[in-house]
Amino acid sequence: MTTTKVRILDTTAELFRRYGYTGTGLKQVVAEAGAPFGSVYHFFPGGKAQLGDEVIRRSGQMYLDLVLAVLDGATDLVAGVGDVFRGAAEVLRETDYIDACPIATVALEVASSNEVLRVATADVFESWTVAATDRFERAGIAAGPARVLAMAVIELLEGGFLLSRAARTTEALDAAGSAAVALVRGAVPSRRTGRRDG
Amino acid sequence: MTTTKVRILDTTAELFRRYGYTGTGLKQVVAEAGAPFGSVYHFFPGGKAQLGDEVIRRSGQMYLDLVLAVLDGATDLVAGVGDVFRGAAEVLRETDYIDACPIATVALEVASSNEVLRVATADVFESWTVAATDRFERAGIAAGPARVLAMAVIELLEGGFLLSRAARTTEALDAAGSAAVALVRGAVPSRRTGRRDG
DNA sequence: GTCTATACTTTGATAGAC
DNA sequence: GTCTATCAAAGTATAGAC
Repeated sequence: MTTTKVRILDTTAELFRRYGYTGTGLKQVVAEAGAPFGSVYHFFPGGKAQLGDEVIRRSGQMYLDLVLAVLDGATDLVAGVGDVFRGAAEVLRETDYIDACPIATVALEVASSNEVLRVATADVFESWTVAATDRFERAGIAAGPARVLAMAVIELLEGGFLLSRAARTTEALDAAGSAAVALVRGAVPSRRTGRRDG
Repeated sequence: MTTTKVRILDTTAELFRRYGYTGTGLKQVVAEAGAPFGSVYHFFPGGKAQLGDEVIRRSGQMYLDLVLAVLDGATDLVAGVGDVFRGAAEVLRETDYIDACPIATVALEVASSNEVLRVATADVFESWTVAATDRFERAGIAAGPARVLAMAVIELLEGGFLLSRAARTTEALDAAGSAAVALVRGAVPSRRTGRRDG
């Protein structure tokens, strides 16, 4: 059974992906969630800002879990990175170019206008960076380069989402994927020699 | 002398960067531009959508000119790409993390809600891709790989802007720059042998 | 706790004086 | 062409009945 609060959170997350933070109205949220208007302020006394904060952190965690499941399900790291980008492109196509990064639109909107929400998006991106860095280190990449590589891969995914949603083609996401795979392949030490680029 | 129309365009472009499309009000535009409210509909009979369309295309062209000037001012392509990312990071820092990509926020906001503006952003990204592809081809990279590389570099820049604005640190943009330089260096044929990775 | 009605502000847009 | 007054609709938020 889904509670009213969860329904509001899920609906808001979906509307944020489509229309962003300022583009999503609370009246629209309760209408699509099938909840009375007062429920928003009952569950989120801080109003839209509190709802936004919870949605950002929740969506960020859920997306991280999803990506890590794909990554860890592959035979090796390089294949896993390729799977992530291929999967992202497939979802994007199937959802009419809506389901991309759950927080990117909001992150850009609030970066220079709402400090609380900016910190929420920064925390999410940092959690993604830390998780990816951990996977790269486990594959034998040194800590420093692993973090740089983690950021680059996340940035390629985000940039790929941006260009692909604008063009309504997955070409850009495919290009991002091949670049990400090339970067990771070049950083992972060879199984035989223990050196890079074996 | 700046005309009222140009003042409205410039002001709107700046507000778009900070607050996005839905977050920017027309009343706010005329207030900051020092123009009467009616001027908006005098110069842009199509209202906010027409103003947005012109701002997106104009900002996209101006940013392309800026980046190409940096790129073409370097001794070689690899150095030029590094300069672009370093320059972007410097501007971002100096403008309190506001002046990043002039259209990314708007592009994500309108991707699933306004078809006219989505096409405008897609046209801008395509013009950037074509221009970068041209520079990469001139450096000796084959057409196909050059376009993939062009997209990857643009995506790294966009992703770097996103993460850096959220974190208010240029670490992510620096990481994007080093990844972009690595990708381009690996694709440009060596001057001596004519082969890659010389 | 659930739900409705409403207050107040701001939005994009228009009409019309000058 | 410039500028002001105003409209209808949508925004967030609150008060209060049940």
